Amino acid sequence: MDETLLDAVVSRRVSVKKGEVLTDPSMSFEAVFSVKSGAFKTLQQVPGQRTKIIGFHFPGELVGLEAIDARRHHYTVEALVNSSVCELHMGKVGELAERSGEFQQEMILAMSRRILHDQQMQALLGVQSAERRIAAFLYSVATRMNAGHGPATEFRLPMLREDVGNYLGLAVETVSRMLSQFSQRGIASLQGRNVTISDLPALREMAGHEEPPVLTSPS
Amino acid sequence: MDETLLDAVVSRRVSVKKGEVLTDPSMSFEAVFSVKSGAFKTLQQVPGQRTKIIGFHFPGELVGLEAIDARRHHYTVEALVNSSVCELHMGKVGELAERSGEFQQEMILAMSRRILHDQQMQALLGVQSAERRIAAFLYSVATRMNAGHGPATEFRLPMLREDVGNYLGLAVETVSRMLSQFSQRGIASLQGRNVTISDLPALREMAGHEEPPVLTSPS
DNA sequence: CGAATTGTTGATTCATTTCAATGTTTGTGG
DNA sequence: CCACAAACATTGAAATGAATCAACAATTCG
Repeated sequence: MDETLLDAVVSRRVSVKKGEVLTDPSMSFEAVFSVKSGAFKTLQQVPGQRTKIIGFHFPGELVGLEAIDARRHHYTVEALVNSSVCELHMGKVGELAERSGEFQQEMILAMSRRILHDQQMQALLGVQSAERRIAAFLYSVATRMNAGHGPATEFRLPMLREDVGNYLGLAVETVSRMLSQFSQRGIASLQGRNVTISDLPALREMAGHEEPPVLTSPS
Repeated sequence: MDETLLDAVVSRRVSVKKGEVLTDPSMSFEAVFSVKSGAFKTLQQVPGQRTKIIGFHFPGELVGLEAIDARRHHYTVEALVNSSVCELHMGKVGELAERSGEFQQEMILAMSRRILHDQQMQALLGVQSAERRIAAFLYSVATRMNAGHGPATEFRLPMLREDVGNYLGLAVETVSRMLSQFSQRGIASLQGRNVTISDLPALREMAGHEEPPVLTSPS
């Protein structure tokens, strides 16, 4: 879905081990990355302040789009598990205009999708209750882990509880308690980082999503 | 800043009165809008749920970028005060590739800036304390109202307290109390919607921003 | 296997929401 | 331009949800 014409400018596939950094503000900006496998987190590191997680990235998603304009990376992007990415070289300043129209169009469409996605995440973060924030987060991860095939019902959370709390603006303990509660209520069982979503409609409901159209075969 | 080559495809200037709707999901997608004056809010309206505000837009900012990919509007955008916008026609499906390289490049750069901005907003929303969320919000509005000239110290808030609370995931009363507190502490006086920021460094500090480089003239 | 990291749970404190009442602004028509 | 009503904003008191502090359990990784 994110992999049409953009693949034409892909130079090489790079593997990034858990804990390794893909970009940080001290690195020169050369390329945008397309996640092929694994998962990443984006961190905002301000000296003298607690590091803030501002996003997670799954296969099919592009990382570093915010760096194109200023041609410098604003954030640190770190692999949560062993992962791989492809580089999309952006060339020198001004060279963008010389790329093929198709390439640029693909880029614009991908960025439009990303802006939609970011706005949805803002909707998620701007919600009052911890329960809803966590439900929406779980639902979002379930969906994104499963590139395009609807929400996965069984998967492994690539990030720590602490990361989830940091991202959502909640204490780790709150995340833990809510997840336990989801287990007890039969919505999703969590054993360590292994997630099994047992009541997807309930989770979706809590997350505040509309029911997806019911695909009933005509009688 | 957002007004270089993009202005070439601007067709007409439209004025939108307070409370009027610029886009909503039932309208066909034709164009992206560049805010020229005034202010807007973006709403996510899900039937049977409280309307969620997911963003505000000020002069120089582009509205509707998330609609380019699916070629449909996902949100309702409403004017908070009497405003004006310019339309940037996006043409038919696929026509994007035929636009000039410069146009497309401008578009990509503008979208990159927007993605950076949205990520900063996510950092804002993913913060624990109400105080910090409101401080960061105020600082953001002060900056964006004053297109490019640094944060304004005197301006009129275009949105309701309720809108602020809705956006930040806080009760209206909390917003009100915090703002009163900022007044008492001599950080910013608020009389109705009129804001005067009296201690900008303190506000920036609370908002969790780094000090901007001090511009001392060489001695 | 064992140490270190990560995760859970309980008790308490504190911040924020909620409910309720009152004050203030804004916009309208006389 | 003033008076008025409606919309919006503030404040207080009580209830609640989430943070913090602290101890312990489970998982991960070398």
